[in-house]
Amino acid sequence: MCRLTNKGVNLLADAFKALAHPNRLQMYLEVVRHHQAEQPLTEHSRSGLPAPAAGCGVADFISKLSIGAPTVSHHVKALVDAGLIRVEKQGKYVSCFLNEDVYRELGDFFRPLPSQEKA
Amino acid sequence: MCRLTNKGVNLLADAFKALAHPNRLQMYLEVVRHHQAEQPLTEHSRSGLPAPAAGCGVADFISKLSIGAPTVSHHVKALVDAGLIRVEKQGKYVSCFLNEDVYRELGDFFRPLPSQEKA
DNA sequence: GAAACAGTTTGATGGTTGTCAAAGTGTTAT
DNA sequence: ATAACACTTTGACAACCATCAAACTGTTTC
Repeated sequence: MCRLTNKGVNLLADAFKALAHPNRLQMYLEVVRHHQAEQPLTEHSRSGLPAPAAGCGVADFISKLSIGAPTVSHHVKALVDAGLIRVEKQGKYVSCFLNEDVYRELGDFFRPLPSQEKA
Repeated sequence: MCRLTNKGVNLLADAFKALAHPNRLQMYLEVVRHHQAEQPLTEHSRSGLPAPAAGCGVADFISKLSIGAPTVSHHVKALVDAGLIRVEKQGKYVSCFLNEDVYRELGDFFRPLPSQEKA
């Protein structure tokens, strides 16, 4: 929890703002989980189609959260703008990938307090 | 980044929402910094010394950020409601203290990825 | 007491946000 | 080439948010 410039505080606040809505947070959780598993989600695989990407498909968000495609699209854009994720387009599919750098920065923000011994 | 219940996601989103505004984030930063500076003290010093408030005064926020007292009061309430800080009233002064549990929970949320080897 | 202080509550206002429906863009399947 | 698919953009709207001014509560000091 070091000193931050005003710009740094604003950027950090923007990242938190992107995580401040349950639906966006769920999306981010999904991307992080997926990143950890390093395995494509299988939403498309049940149709026998080849898994198009190693990231999270936007379509998965639409089916898992109870919101429409336009809203999902907006939320994805918000996460991208905040630097939390990046997207890659492959054919007609869009996949979401974790931005590890920002993930680590956020982890650093909540670095252990002096009283917290390293586990 | 474990599985979370819907309620867990909502609580987490509420915490992030409280940090999603630069002014509130600055306040929280100040409380954390202050907490670290005062860390050697245990929760309640039993000495008879005056023990001036070990927390952050609300008045400090008013002078450091360029916003009025009502707005600061509102932001403090938001941080308290989100569980990020707690307040103690001492006479006519109000001091803010870090809620360590929630701080740790947020740190756990961003725990290192599998690819992040031990530092 | 009364005045001054520290902070809160209320009410109002301009701005932002989350959502959907409808229409649009580019890609794949038939 | 036509249709279906997977989004995205636009436009609209209700809900929410940050801020301030004014009025209020409780505390300390005179």
